[in-house]
Amino acid sequence: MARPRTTPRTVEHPELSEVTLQQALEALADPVRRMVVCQLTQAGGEKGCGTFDTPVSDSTLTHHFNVLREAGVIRQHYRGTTKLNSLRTEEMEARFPGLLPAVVTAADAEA
Amino acid sequence: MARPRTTPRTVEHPELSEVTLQQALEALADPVRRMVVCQLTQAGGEKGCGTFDTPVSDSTLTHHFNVLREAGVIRQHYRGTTKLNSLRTEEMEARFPGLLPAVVTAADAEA
DNA sequence: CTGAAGGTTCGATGACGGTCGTACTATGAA
DNA sequence: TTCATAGTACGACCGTCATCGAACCTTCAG
Repeated sequence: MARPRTTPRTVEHPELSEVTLQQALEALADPVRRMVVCQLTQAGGEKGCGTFDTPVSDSTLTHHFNVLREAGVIRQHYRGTTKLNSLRTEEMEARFPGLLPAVVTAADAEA
Repeated sequence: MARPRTTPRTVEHPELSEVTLQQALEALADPVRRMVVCQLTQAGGEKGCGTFDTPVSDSTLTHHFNVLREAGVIRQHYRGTTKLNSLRTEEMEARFPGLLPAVVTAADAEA
């Protein structure tokens, strides 16, 4: 009944129609962010921020998640203290047909 | 008969197998370079360096052509004083399937 | 030979972005 | 209430890159 002491944590997501190709390509042009995308693809669903294998610090990783979210690549929401991430696969496909699959395929092939 | 006073101008091109996804994405992530790629797609063949419509200076444009060439996106060769550019479409498709078409399609759709 | 057109090279500059550590907030468990 | 966990915000640092102008090189036409 009681309102929480503070507002629940929410996350802003852009409409894919508002996202530019420039944003999408810049987002995907960073190796750490591609790691995130690939691991998310492999997971096949949601994945907590802390469960990614990357070579950077937590605060840097937060930055990368923000970039990916603002580029429309991922969706984020809280569950308790955990922040869950998932790919906006269908929306990305509608906005930039073939782009995400091409990048993920090439990235996987390289690794 | 006489040998030219100086060696003819040649241009070095990487094998696509030596090009990384990182290079390709960085090359395509710049708006001026995407203009070049799109205008080259529209031309459907070769196009002289001076015939591109971009907002930057000649020397900057030279830089962008170098980046695109080293990323395996374009091929360049001289004819007289003119340098001709063409897309390495098939090779790019073999190395990064779907990537170039996806970017060009999205770029054209945005414009 | 001379001039002009087409590109390149070089150095400087300025902006942007990835990185980190530290301090902080929010949530849930004890 | 207290503590631990998960992640964020902020500021600083630093390297990289897009950009330019000026000087230069190469080729072809007179």
